[in-house]
Amino acid sequence: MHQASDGIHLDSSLGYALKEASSALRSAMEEALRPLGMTITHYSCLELLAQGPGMSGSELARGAFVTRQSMHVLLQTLERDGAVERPPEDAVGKALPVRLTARGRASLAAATVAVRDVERRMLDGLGDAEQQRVLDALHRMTRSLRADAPRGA
Amino acid sequence: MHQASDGIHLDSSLGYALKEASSALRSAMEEALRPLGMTITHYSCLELLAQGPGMSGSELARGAFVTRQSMHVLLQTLERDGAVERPPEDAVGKALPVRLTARGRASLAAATVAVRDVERRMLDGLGDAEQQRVLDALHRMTRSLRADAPRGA
DNA sequence: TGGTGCATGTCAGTAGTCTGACATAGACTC
DNA sequence: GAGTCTATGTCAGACTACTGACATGCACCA
Repeated sequence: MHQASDGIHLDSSLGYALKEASSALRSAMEEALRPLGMTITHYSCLELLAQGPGMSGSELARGAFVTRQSMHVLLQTLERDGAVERPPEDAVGKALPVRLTARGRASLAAATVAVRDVERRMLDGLGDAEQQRVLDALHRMTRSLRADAPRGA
Repeated sequence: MHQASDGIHLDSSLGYALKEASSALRSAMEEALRPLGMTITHYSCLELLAQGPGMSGSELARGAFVTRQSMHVLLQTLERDGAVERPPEDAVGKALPVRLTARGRASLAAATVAVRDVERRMLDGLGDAEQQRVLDALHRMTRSLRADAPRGA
């Protein structure tokens, strides 16, 4: 019913389009990562660690857009599975740096293959200049939204 | 620690920027709707019903980017609170059209005030032409991502 | 020296969403 | 007419992420 209602006014809303694209990206990534038994936050954490070794749990949480409590439980799982390690003697103040293990790097490498394909598909119809413009616009939007809401995550 | 690690390579990834902007929008909307005791999906459902009266639960789920199971439990709450109604005699096949009540419309009106402000803030630094370009780009990205993954939700 | 503020790590409880499964209604085919 | 496919509604269980709360460590300042 109401096939026409799929696109009336909402399709002209940038906020709705943003949520739509984000949802499509999330679905595609979940689908790509599921065969590997990995969630998006799981993957994001490994990717962040590859680019910034020694990041703390709170930093990883901010980078993956979850709370530090959520990242905490994820890190427990990753540590149990031997993908990351955080030796207590490395502690800097209260922060405890996290590092990838060989196993974690292998896990990330496998996931990267699947994820790269999703991102390639997403960018399929966009030229380089357009990608840059959209990137800039998204950054400005993010900054404006956070200006009035300085949340920790 | 590692303040520099906040922006190395990931800031040049459109996928990451998309997730970042979406996360910022979600946070801002949650913050705006919380005083009203309303979640984003809650609001989305009401907004969809205002624009397309008589939508089915499955249609609402697709429009709000959740599963029809999630929308089902939400509709139970909304119906219990008297925000929506779906008289069994209106059933078209198995689909059961949902409609806003006066109470639901009032609830939506209050939420709209808060949400409009968030969207205004988000678009603050973007010109009209740029908004249109970004909107088009997001739609193309969404379509490309779904091309290979025709999921129901 | 003590106090204030802020960030981090951690524990506990809650809430929203998801996957899996089943039954039903309509459309289409043979 | 029977069979198949698709869409919808619904129930049940599991999971992920969240909010709230507390303790610790460091920086700053009076």
